[in-house]
Amino acid sequence: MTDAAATPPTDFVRDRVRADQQSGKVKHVVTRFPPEPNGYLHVGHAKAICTSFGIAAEFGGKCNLRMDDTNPEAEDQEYVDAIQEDVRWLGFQWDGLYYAADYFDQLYRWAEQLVQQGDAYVDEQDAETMAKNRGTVTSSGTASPFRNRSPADNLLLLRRMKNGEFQDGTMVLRAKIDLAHNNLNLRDPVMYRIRHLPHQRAGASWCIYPMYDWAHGQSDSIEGITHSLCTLEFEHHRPLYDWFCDKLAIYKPQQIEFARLNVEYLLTSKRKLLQLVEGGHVDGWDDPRMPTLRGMRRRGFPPEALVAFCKHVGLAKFNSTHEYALLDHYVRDYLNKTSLRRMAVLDPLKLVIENWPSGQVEMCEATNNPEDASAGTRLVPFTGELWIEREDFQENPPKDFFRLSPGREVRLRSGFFVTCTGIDKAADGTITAVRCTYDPATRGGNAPDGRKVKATIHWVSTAHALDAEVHVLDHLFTVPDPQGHEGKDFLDFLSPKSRVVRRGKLEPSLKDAAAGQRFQFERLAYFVCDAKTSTKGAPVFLRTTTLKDSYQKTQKKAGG
RNA sequence: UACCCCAUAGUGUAACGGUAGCACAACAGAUUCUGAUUCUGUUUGUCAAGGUUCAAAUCCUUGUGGGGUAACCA
Repeated sequence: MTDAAATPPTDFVRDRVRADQQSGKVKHVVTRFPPEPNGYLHVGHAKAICTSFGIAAEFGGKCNLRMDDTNPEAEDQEYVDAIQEDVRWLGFQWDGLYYAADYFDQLYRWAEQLVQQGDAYVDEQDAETMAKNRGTVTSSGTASPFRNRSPADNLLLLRRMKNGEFQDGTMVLRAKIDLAHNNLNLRDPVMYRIRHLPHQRAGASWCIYPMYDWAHGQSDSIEGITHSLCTLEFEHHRPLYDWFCDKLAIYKPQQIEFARLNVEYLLTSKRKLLQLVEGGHVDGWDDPRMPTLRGMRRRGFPPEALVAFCKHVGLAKFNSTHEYALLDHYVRDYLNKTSLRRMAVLDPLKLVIENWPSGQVEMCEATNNPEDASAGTRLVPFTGELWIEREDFQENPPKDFFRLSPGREVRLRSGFFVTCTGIDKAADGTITAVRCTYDPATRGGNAPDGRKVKATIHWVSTAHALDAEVHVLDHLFTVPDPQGHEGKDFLDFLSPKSRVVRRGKLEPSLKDAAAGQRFQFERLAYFVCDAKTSTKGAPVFLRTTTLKDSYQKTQKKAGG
């Protein structure tokens, strides 16, 4: 990961930025991240953020955060705040914080300019008629009967629109371009619509609001953006972006489009995420199974891993979908180096050590993080009755199973070697306890005679175990591409196993886990102490991602 | 059906007319007090057909396949 950070990425966008800088066309690179504050940020935004902020940083430039708040119907201050919080969490700091709404005055003056130039007109057709008259992709549109009004009439009407003399939807201001253009965006696009609605930032001063196309390029221009980076679906809007700047004769930034991020199992459609929340399929926007930045944060995803992932994913114009394994790789890579190791038993089976001195408690020293010596060690209480993982014992093991089984010796991590001497069973045949003896000479985990064991398993003293809620989280969907199936809704693929809540037996030190602290429960997975539901002394742990498990993999392949 | 964009191992992504490379995944082995990590090695690729050129993943043409576009959303 460090090498990825040290090696500047290469892609067609950076190539152009570099070329512009070298040719002298651009002196100081300025980019921007322009979210609409009508929802929470998700992984897809993470790529956009890493791209615009990353490029600005690499080229010694600046990057603004701009709220693209031109539609008061959907926007809210809550999102404005959440967006800033999420961008900061990812590790980025904007140079300027701007709002499209702050440009409304300038935008309006420019609109009057276009009207006076004869480049815009007020149209009184209703929305339905206008849509019909726009034509289709294969047929050209027909002109509005209001298209050839005089600039003077249009100007008067526009002022009256602005002054609130007309009802919502009765008229719009349109650019006068070409009703026969192949690019539908240029068939006299709407610039202003009437909405008698207060704006979360501009207050009650406006009743006409600019459309995206009429606001975005000019906002970029005002801020002196040199490279306006956006996703592929805005490609068709670039000619309009350019047209407005040209007609206004103002500075024209360069818009460059790249493919949006797609990752298996993760949805990035605001509409579908909203459906998940409103349908109660998840607990909210910050549900740890959600691909929102808040959800991922709560799940324990390190922002560094997300950034490394985005960096690796790169920029291209090809519509691709990344394997979840790649994201997982960066998450594990970071967590492996940084998270404290702890022992926790999720599916407990009792282990009784028959030759253990009754009542004795040994404090065993355990390494906190083998990848980081500065993390130090801790003491874990060892007694004659322990919890071990049910799947770490098999009465009749297959040849490739080398954990505990009758007659076999294994190491209890950081503790002692134990040898299985027998098992207790309930009437129905289920194993209720495993009996064994321990070798006192193996304290600390090594045999003085040099003998080896094939396996090391984790354990927790029954007398000291912390009983805690553990959420075993998995993909929200049963298939990697829940949205591409004919005749099926993505909700049909909701996984019933995406969250399994269980009571775990955890080593006592976990009682003091801090909210948001990340751990590796050894031999199992990475977990985070849930910042939302944990209370003092009663932590709740969420599974971020599993540890790789090559044994389980071979088992599955063998049809197990 | 019109226009725009795109096409390189399983998945992504480099190579900018001159040896097709990297990451993840997969597989095999070594190491290991986590069947983790780490290390070593292996497999697999230029959508198709023509053309230009000494030389094409790269340039041109055509075809095929994929994506996008017809909100008073962004």
